[in-house]
Amino acid sequence: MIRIVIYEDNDPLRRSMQLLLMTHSSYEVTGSFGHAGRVEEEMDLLQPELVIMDIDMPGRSGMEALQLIKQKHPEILVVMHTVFGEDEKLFASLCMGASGYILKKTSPDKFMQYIQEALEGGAPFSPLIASRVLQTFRQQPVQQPDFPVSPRELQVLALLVKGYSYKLIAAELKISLDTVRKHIGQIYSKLHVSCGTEAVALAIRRGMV
Amino acid sequence: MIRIVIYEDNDPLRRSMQLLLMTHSSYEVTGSFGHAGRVEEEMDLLQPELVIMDIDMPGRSGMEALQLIKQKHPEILVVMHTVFGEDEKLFASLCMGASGYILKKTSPDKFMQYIQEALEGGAPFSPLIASRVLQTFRQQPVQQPDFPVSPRELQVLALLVKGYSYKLIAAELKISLDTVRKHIGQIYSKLHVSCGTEAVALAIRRGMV
DNA sequence: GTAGGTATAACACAATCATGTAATTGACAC
DNA sequence: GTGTCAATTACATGATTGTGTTATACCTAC
Repeated sequence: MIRIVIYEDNDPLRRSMQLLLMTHSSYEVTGSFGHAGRVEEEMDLLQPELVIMDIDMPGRSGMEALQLIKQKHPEILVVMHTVFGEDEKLFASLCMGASGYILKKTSPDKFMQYIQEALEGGAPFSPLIASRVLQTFRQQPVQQPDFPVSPRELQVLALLVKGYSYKLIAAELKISLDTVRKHIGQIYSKLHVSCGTEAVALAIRRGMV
Repeated sequence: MIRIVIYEDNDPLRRSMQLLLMTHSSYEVTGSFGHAGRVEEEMDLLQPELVIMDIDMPGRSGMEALQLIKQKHPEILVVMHTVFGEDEKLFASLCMGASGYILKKTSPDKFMQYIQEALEGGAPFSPLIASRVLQTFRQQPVQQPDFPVSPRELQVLALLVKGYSYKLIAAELKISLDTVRKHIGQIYSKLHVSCGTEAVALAIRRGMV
């Protein structure tokens, strides 16, 4: 019997998944939880082969839980389960060792197929997720801001993302503090933001840096 | 009708694929060739929605053909078809814009399913291929913060990422400005950063928000 | 019940940031 | 050669942020 544990805060959905998995004669759902607050103990105790992990849960997120599981039990397969794929969470999950990424809208038979594939050492993705992953291999044209930031501004932005203060940026680029201020002001207006944190968030999300 | 063209130098295999695809009422195999020597003219003439491309063919390889197709007709979906995925060819194909990568040992029903997925904008991989792709994401393991941020802190962090000022965060969460300061100070020390931009960059890159 | 973590709040101070205005230089285009 | 734009610098001012210290209340675990 293959031991499977489910984390999913939506009760009805969790039960349906459990029932679905139990239709397979070699699957055994040895635990299913609405939150990941005790994921470490639960892994130690239940020792599953595979975990189905919802990403968005109250309290500890599926991302954190994934990290904790992989740290202590790298052999446990973790398949992420989510409504839709936000890029950062997707790629962060993959980096953290998720074995697959299944969208919740996936049909029951494909769901079962994906679980099977994961257990066979494959890496099941919902096709839309796979497509997103593919894009990173292409030199995807990044959506540009309304007014393009100049090369120099991009340099400044990159340092800002690294957490440099204006003073440090000025030193790094060998320009005056006032020039740094000027550049950053320009960047804000071009990106339509009004503070550093917002600019940094946008820059990372658009893959500008 | 969806026009499909096949490139495959193994004659029996090519015919079986053609027969298989023709079992689907909306697929039309408008061409099938044993080599890719005239792929450009054939694309211009046949204007398929999707091409199934064997990688190893005598004369012009499937890789070259893929490149030629994507240069002139980027809208044509190309699914690579091969015996086993050599890493270089796999990643080169993905970079060149292949829409999927199917192993030849794939069963007929999964083959048809993959074609369907590709046509729907997904990116079908044989699970073993997907697993290989995954590994490239696992180069640098993401480490979690030494001390986990509390749920409340995560809330604050999320607002910070959205570019909220301390004042706005306080209003949003209905707490005092000083409490916001306190939370953010805690976040900084837990994430080992020392300013908002750095914290935001880290949070996004680690998929915390 | 005591310890530890979380959430709350206040006060104070220094550093940093955001935003004006104004001006100079060099590169490139028409 | 004139205009536009990027990059540079300066000065000024008010708002925001980062960091101390201190304190209360609540919950959980042992």
